[in-house]
Amino acid sequence: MAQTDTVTRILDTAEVLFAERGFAETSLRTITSKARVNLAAVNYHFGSKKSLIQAVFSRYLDPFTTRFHRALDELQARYGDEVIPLEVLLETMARSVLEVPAERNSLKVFMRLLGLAYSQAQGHLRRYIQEEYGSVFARFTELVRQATPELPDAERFWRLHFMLGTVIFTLSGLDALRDIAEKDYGEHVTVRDLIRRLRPVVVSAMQAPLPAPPPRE
Amino acid sequence: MAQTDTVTRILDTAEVLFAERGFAETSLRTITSKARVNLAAVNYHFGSKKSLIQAVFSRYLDPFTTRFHRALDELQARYGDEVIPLEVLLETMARSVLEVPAERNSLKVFMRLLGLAYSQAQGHLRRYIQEEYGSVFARFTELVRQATPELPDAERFWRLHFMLGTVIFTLSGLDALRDIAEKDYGEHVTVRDLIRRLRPVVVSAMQAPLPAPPPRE
DNA sequence: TCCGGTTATAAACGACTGTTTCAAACGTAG
DNA sequence: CTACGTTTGAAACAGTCGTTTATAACCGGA
Repeated sequence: MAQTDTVTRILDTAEVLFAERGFAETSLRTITSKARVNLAAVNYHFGSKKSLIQAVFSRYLDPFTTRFHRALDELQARYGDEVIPLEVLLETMARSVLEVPAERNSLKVFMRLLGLAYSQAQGHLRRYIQEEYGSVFARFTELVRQATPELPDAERFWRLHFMLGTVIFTLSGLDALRDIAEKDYGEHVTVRDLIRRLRPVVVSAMQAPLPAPPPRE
Repeated sequence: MAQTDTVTRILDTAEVLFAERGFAETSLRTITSKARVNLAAVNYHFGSKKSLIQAVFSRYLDPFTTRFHRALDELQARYGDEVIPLEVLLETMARSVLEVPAERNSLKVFMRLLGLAYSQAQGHLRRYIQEEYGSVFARFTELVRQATPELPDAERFWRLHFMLGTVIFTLSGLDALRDIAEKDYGEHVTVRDLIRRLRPVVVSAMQAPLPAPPPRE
């Protein structure tokens, strides 16, 4: 079937180019010519550039949320009524992320896309992701809440986003950082390597002492 | 003098629009019409859009690096040959960042710009910032090295970038996050508030235990 | 007052953007 | 084999983009 081939060739090419240059900087002509596909094919199969962008995201996020939900199911079955420790939760999330590239392209592309989704103001994208995948995140944060009962709700909210920032920022800007690190420390860094380094940092950050109360004025 | 007025009006308008939408998504026509300035004025005064972007950055980064260098001078004078504690270094950097909006527009814009500089691939910007302001960062990292002698160099490098990610990511995406936080916890969050919350997190993260050695293969 | 260099303006340039059109090719069910 | 819905193809559309050009306005010094 030629149709499916065209569709996946567009998606395969688009995700790489989007990850490399961003959405606005990647034209449909660049995508279609690199994918050796007619220009009109994008609008025919996806309707618009916006929809193409969302389709690129779905192809990563759908497998991820499926896996993540399943992993949380197993975790809750295993722990029953007991509280799942924070380290286990974080570990599970990390593993779910790492498993995505098994069926999709590369973890690097996945992370770059997530980074773009946050940094690019692109209102429609944030809304789309929030609506489509907000429930997994809600489920995860609830489990984190049970694992860190000593944290005030607001504090936990912010710390989770701090850590989200750490991971997405680092992994999505990895290429640039890797160049520097390689030059200065002669060490070639893999993504798995970085995740190994991230683990203790994230755990310590989540368990940091509470901040001093705001100064009275 | 009408010239300077035009120049600053372009810069004032451009920095806000860039921070809101990104560089590619902000056209010169949008900038000039909002600034009530002729379209050709940008190319006349700045030469090109690229140069305008760099000029916007300089107007924030120049005051920041000046202040930061001066603050580090004072710190080294005060501590003499003694090692400056990590908390003090981080505190000093935070204060230098916070002081910038005193002479420029808003901290929010500053942070958004930094976030864009990282996330947008825009090769020329990263190169420009690295060349122009790399020395302050090098000075700071050397002081951090002395403050954390137990950390392997590579580990410290990565952790510093982790924390950079945390701060820039959080503060540059603040508007979106603030909306959620306000809705869920009814708490209006200021930037100073966030920095207060960030402090213990960053310190704990930098002092986290070393990661497990990479698995043998 | 007239000059000369700096700044402002309007208009146009060519290149590129996402999208649409419509005819040609295709693949399959009858 | 024919007819029909799906998919491709080349071309054009209507805009927008950054940049350039040529002309006009400005303004302090001679």
